[in-house]
Amino acid sequence: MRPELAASRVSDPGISARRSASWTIAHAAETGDEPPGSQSVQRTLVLLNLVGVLARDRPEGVSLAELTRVSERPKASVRRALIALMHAGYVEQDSKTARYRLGVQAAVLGELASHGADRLGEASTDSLIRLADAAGDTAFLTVRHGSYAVCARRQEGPGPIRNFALAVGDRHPLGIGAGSLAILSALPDEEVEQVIAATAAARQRYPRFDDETMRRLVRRSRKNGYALNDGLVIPGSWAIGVVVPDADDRPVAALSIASIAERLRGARRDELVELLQREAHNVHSALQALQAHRRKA
Amino acid sequence: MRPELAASRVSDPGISARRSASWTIAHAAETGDEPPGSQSVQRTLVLLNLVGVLARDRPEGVSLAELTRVSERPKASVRRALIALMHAGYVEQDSKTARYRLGVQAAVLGELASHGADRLGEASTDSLIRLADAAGDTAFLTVRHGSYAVCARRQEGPGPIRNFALAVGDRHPLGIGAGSLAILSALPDEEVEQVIAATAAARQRYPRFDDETMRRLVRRSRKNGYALNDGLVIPGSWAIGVVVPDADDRPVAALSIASIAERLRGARRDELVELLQREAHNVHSALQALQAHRRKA
DNA sequence: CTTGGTGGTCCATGATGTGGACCGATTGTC
DNA sequence: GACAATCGGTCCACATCATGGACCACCAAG
Repeated sequence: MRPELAASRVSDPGISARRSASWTIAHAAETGDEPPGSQSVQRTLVLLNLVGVLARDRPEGVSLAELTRVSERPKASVRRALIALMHAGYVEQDSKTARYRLGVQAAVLGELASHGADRLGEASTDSLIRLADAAGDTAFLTVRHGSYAVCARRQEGPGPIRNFALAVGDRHPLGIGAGSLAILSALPDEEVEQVIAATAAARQRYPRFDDETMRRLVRRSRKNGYALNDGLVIPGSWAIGVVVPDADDRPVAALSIASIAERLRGARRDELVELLQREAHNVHSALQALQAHRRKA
Repeated sequence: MRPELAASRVSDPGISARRSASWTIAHAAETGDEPPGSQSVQRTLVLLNLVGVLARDRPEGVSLAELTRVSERPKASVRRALIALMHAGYVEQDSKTARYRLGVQAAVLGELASHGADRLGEASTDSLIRLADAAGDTAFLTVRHGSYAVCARRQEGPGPIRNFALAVGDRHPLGIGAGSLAILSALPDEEVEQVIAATAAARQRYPRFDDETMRRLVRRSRKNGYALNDGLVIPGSWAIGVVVPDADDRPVAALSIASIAERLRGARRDELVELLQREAHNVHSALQALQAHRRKA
């Protein structure tokens, strides 16, 4: 934002800006922060996410008032952004209740995303269903985005216990949550430290995750070969997760199963871990196949 | 960015430039000219669509050069918008090829849209599959957005003929195409005329669709009870479509089947129309059920 | 070496987004 | 009924922000 005049006339070959993370979640985090690209757009996109997440279990939509409250922006600005989003079809407004919810383009974009680029969704669908069925609990696909992990998919299992600690669209710093931790643990030490530094501010909201705890969790996950969330985020809510490397073997996603402590112990845990690893391998293979196809195209 | 707002005492009627401009770019001409909401955001959202559509059958992504060309905007602006989109996770850039494609958030948004508000997607999945299977041709879900119709879903059938005239994300003025025409024909006369007026400019690109033709097509569709696209858009590409009313009986979507002339004649056409009407009814019922559930929530 | 194609960045300029104040409807409550 | 406290929505002076032409580095082909 500030015109850092100290412009580098000098050429700096090689490294292209290796910036990551910053992301202005609801609380307009203090994540150090780097060049946003374009401010008004940034804020509008955050708002779009917000509409999606807040309207998730509320089919009638979200009120303007609520959006202004949680986004912590002036009402006029929120309204203006919503108009733009509606005009483009990403958000629609109920003509009767005046509430806002995701629009046609949001669905279209999703369709394009799963058929197109991010084949992860397509590749993981079957795996998630198998996992949820076999485990009886809820299975998740988590995807990395910078120093954060986003829950991209959720599949309910037939079991009696439902875990609602994580839902589609939720975003936590890498390392918070089973899938998220599985991804973090698969990164090289150097990057792990970068992530820990980058998310320090954001982790204020997760009091039990200080820097040292993060490192301990990473060590444990590497030793075990899977990530365990033993209720540190929300007491009683447990989960296990394993990484899904992409075609270039970079850890970009994770599969996980969430439940309660009693259902993730001993032999059963071992079984589920094996299941997860098998499915992770399946997804990985699918991604590789796609990559190969992509090259010759 | 602290906006210190002081007193605004001075009143001086400074003429604010009333820029007309309806730059919504890229094929997708604008619906006449409404309040833009917010220009930079508008343009960025169009670009997001563009990335999705152009990368649709190109998993490796789209180049910056191509995006600047088709969007008809300065490269710097496109780049800036892309940075914002990447920053928010809606677009990602291949680290090797530097090409752009849809990112994680695009998929997440889709997930939220289909599970959340627009249950249309969810409600129509089975119907589309049944249609494509039974007909052997390609089945589509088209959704209305203002004076336009957007292809929201596409389901391939097992048949030998593939029709590629319509793909997810494509947008045409209401009345152009079978599903699109089905929606238009279900509107009251007054609205039909409004749409015809609003899309006059955009229809320049469809030379065979002058105002009078539009009215003729609407009349024919109403008489028949279904919309027929007999190759007026793309010679040889035929299709039939029927409306899907929402819970309040407003025509918001359409189901359609595309093929070639030979496969949409005589008795077969009647069969398919009946099939379509049955499935349209199914979807309609599903929407009503959801609406009921929504009310008591 | 030149030419034309990429991807990417810079920075003076003013068009553009900003947000506090304000309006009109609906609530709920004494 | 009056009142307060919401709600959704709009206005418009002000200055922050997006704008886009010019420019750089790189690569491949001629």
